[in-house]
Amino acid sequence: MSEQNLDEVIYNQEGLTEKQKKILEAAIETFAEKGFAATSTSEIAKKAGVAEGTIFRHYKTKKELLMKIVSPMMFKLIGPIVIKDLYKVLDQEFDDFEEFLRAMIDNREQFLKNNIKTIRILIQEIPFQEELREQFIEHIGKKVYGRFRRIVQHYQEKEEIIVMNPDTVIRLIISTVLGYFATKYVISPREWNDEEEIERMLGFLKRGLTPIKK
Amino acid sequence: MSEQNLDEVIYNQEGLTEKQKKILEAAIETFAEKGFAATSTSEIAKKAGVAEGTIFRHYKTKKELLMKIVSPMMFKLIGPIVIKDLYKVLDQEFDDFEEFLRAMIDNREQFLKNNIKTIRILIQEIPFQEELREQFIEHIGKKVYGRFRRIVQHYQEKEEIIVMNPDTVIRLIISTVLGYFATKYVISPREWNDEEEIERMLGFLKRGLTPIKK
Amino acid sequence: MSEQNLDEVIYNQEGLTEKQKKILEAAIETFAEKGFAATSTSEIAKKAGVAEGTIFRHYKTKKELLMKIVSPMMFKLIGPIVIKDLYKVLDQEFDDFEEFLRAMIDNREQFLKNNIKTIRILIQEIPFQEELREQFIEHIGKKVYGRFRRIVQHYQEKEEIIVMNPDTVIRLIISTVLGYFATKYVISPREWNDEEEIERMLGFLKRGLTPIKK
Amino acid sequence: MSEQNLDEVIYNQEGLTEKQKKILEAAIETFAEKGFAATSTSEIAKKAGVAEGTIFRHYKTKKELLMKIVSPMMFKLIGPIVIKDLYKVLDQEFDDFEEFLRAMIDNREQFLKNNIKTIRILIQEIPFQEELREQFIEHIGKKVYGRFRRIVQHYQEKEEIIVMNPDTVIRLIISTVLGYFATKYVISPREWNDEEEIERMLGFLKRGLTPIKK
DNA sequence: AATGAATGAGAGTTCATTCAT
DNA sequence: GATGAATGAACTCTCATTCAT
Repeated sequence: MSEQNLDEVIYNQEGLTEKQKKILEAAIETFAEKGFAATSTSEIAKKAGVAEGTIFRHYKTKKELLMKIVSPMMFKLIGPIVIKDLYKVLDQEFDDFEEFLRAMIDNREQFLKNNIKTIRILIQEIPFQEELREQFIEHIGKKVYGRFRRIVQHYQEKEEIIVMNPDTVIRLIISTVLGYFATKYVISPREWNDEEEIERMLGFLKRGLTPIKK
Repeated sequence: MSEQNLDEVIYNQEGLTEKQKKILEAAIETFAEKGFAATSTSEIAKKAGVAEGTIFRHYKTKKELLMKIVSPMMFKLIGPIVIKDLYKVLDQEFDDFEEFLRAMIDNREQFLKNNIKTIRILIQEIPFQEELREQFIEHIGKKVYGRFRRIVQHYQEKEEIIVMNPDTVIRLIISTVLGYFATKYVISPREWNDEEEIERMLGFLKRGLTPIKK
Repeated sequence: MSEQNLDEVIYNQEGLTEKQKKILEAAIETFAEKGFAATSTSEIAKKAGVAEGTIFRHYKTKKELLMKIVSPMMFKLIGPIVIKDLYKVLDQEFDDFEEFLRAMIDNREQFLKNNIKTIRILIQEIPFQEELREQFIEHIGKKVYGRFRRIVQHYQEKEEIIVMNPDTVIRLIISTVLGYFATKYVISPREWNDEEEIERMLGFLKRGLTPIKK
Repeated sequence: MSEQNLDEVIYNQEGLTEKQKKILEAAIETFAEKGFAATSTSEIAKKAGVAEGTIFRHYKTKKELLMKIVSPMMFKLIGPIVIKDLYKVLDQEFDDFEEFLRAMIDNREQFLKNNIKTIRILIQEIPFQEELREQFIEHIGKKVYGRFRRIVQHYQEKEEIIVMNPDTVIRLIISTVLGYFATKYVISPREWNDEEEIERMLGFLKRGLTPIKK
């Protein structure tokens, strides 16, 4: 598949011993469930089936363990959009804005489903880890934002979407899409017709962003 | 103003000693800054200028202290919408949907500005505190949602907004508004023309939710 | 009745306020149940229905409270034997040794039943409270023992009991009687015919202490 | 000697680190001296020359430490009587009841001397530790009592001791013997001729339990 | 006399981390 | 590389006691 599971990225990478993988697995599990600060290293060791000392042989501190889990996420979180899809868009690979949105949503949803625990940890810890915030601004704030803005401008020029400050457009799109993901994966309502919801959301975005006719 | 500051609700309420108020103030400050689990009671005591034992004289456990801070938020968070504005809307106090949205956004923004730290703690801890999740479902999920749905249906009947599953309509509105708040208060971009942003958001919502003409 | 209830001695004595009585009552209850060291003053206060400070208004320390409860016991524990019964015996009020034992056992059993909790506290704390041990030696070791020895010698002279070191005789009697009380009140066996047990014990003591015929 | 020192049983057993032994030694010492509730873990740590955390690495709680010290006592306390001596008695290894008593007293006295501190802790804590009481009833109340009763019946059949409810006979013997031990080891009188005291006690028991001639 | 808020020392326990094996 | 015993600082919480009211 085109989208790789981040779990692999993190703990199936080469050079990791069996124990290291177990540690990462256990840490992700527990950090996601109880939070970083409320998780003890002895708990991770027990869950991973290794001695307490073994964790510190591979990761100097508990915080380094967190960072090794969460940091690569930053790059992957928005990676594909940035790198691959930008050129697809500019090369007219997508007929229109709606098709681009559809592809992007699908692509990110795969990623999200595969890495939900790690993403949860990332979101929880961003407010408290200076280092993560810096990385976030560096990667999302600069690289992604810049390229996303070019895509929006591309469709504005094609008169498919309204001429409005691209930052605002991006915000409106992201808010709407995150709201969809949050509802689906966090609230997870009992009645949920996914296809319908996607169509409604796309309709809403399309109408909301349609250029105003003179 | 009509909107009261929740800080008052929490720690200026009658029956609290001077020390208790100091404890609450210090706890809110520190929980917001470092997170609940990473905050020690000795730190709170020091910041509040009281003995550590004093905290436990008033709050049996550290968790009870958290709950006493965060729980009333639940009720206030969406209180006004539910109680006051529902009848304003149904009594035609608002001419149209846009005016209703404008009022709601303004009202909640005041509240948010006054209680930003406590809200931050609430959001951070909801994933880890079963009790909070239950209260959230009880208060937001049931009371608020039900009434918000009636408002949406009211405007749908007046043909001001599109006929679509009200739950989806609510989600789209809330996502958009939360995105606005998050950008303004969390990301807080250097360039930000608030009036323009509100107008753009309202325009977007209006267009996105306009009934489709036959 | 001739035998007074020690509870009265302790907390119905004149000059005690209602609150003081409640404190003593609660303290006896709790010390007996959980032990002195494992009982907190706040627990006593709660059970007595008084403020924590009130305890310390009447008793400078927690230990003083213990002493005020347990110390008078020392005097009462063996009081009657010493004072009254000694002269009864020497004045031939009791026809024989068996009748004396019978009277003593009955008398002490009444006392024990009325003051079981306080006695339990006394027994528990004697190993740890120097002061109690001193009092014990002073009152039991010297006064009681001396007089008890005279009684034994009295019956030895009357050739009712064996001529043997009186200390040993006393020890054998006390061991046997305490064994009876302990079985009855601590082990409390389901099947227990009290009259029979008393007769068996008295028969055993009589036979065991009968002078050896030449 | 045949009788092993329980201290060995407790803290010389294999698999214990040097530190663990020190901890047990220090705990026994201090619990015996000040009582369980009045002993702090920091005190034990200091006396044992280990860090406080080390105690909790080996014993989850302070109470578990108590139990690990005191629980094996239950089994050893009356062990030999039950297992070995029962058959010695029934196999006529002892000529008469007096010889049996003599052997039993000697055997238990060795044990008592070797484990006096631990036994003291056991006696002190039995009233407060439900778990200990249950074990006591299970081991002493059921196993020992049953076998002791058979020994008594054995000598009753041989017409060496009086025909009387065996439970009462056992109680009279145990009371007398415990009284001897208590006087010797707890009161420890200055003048004490041990051989004489044993002979007097055995004489007393023998006479007290002699069958009544018709 | 009685209160109960306040204290700070110290309780039992947990923790991330180290290090000899 | 892996272990797990050991650490001691820090944690949450309890305690006996004080004192202003």
